[in-house]
Amino acid sequence: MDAFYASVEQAAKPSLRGKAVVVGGIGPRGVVATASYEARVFGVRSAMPTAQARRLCPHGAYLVPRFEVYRAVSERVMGLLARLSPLVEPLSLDEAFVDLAAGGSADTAERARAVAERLRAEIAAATGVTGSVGLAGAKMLAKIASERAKPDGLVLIEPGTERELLAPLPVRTLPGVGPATAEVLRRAGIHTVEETVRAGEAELTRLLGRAHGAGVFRMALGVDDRPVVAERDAKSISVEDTFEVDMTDRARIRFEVRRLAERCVTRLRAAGRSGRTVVLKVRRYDFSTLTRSETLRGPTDDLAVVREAAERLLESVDTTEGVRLLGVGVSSLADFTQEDLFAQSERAGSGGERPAEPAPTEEAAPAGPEADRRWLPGLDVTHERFGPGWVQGSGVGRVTVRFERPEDRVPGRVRTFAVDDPLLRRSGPLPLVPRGPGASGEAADQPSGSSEEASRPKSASGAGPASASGSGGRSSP
DNA sequence: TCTGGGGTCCTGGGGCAA
DNA sequence: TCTGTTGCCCCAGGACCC
Repeated sequence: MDAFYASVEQAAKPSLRGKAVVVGGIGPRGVVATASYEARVFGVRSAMPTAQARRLCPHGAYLVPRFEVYRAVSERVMGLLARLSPLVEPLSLDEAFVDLAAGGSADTAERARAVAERLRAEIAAATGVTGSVGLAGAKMLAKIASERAKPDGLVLIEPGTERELLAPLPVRTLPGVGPATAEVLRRAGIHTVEETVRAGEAELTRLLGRAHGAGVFRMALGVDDRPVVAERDAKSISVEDTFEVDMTDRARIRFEVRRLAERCVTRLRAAGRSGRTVVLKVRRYDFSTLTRSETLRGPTDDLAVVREAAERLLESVDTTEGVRLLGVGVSSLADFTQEDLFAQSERAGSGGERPAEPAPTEEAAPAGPEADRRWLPGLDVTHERFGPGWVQGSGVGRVTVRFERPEDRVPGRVRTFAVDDPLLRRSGPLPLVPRGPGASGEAADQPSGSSEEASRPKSASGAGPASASGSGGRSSP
């Protein structure tokens, strides 16, 4: 689902259709998660610092992500994919592999094409955003096909044409070849897939190491026998935060580590898992990143145990010059806990749960002033007099709201209020596709969760290609 | 005032036990 | 008892992906 988040925003907000829309972190250290095609014309790309995007495209609409909406649309699309085959492998909210052979509905290329076209129509009707599909005999090729299909298209790679198709493509096309590997290959005079094949497995292994070299060589040959795997257990769970200002105050850093440990354990428990290895991640002022980990005697989901381990790990890290990011994670996951009552938590010996440290006051917290947090651009609001709308911007004690609904054909009106206007409040998102009496009874676009959780959103990049799933193309009014 | 967040996988070094 | 080998586990870092 190419430009997925931006496409959903355009579907939800009529005034943004045909306009440059950038979804991502809007703070001083934010990065772009997804840019609409209109924004890409100006050079805006995923993972680019938002500040740079604003310079390239100053007139664009910059919005914070609304994950609950994207998740709801994603679930709807995944539900449609599940009808085609029992083997659906979601890669992210906006991308999945489907093994059509396992579904038995596409035994020939032509039938596969017909199935895919029907799927694309269903995705558009059910979600209001369009989808792209790549059809091929292997995951890597399906992915390449889907990228060529974007936006809003379908590409089939005929069996027998794979090598010919791959040969002239840049090595970066191959899965597993990122900037570092591409640079190693470039220095060896290897730029294309064809040159990768010519280099031979031995040379690639010498350049890239055993596993990686052999893997890249096989991909270059078009040999990709990775199966579509429906169920994948998570191997780790982690949370992290980048701070708007580097932190040096040790008490503040310790406080944030404790807070992150709490969030991590909350997610761990929600997933019904426990973990044995606690990992602390620290990114310093100079962007150098280090991790410290500690393996416990048995898996745990006990907050005190994880928090104390994270704090112990912090003791071994020098933070005097400044910290821009902290993270806490748990790996070596299990489905049971095995508490070591004597060693894991020092609570018992030290008289129970430690009293909460007072929140340090100095330095900038990740959150800014409360009012600005409430009225982040893009968020859904309702005004008692004017109805549903979304925040277009805020500042100097005022918030600007555009009142419109997804089904509107023309942009809605804009009004400005005081940030503390009692008639204005946050609200849940509206469904992208109105559900009339004839609508099927499947999962709704309307998320059930409260949007209040999104008051401190993560920015994440979901601008991935679609191998065999919906894709947010241009949404025309 | 460049560079998010949540993951996976691989490599290599060191400790340790058989 | 000492030494070398092997394999496993732990830890840290890096690359990659969406």
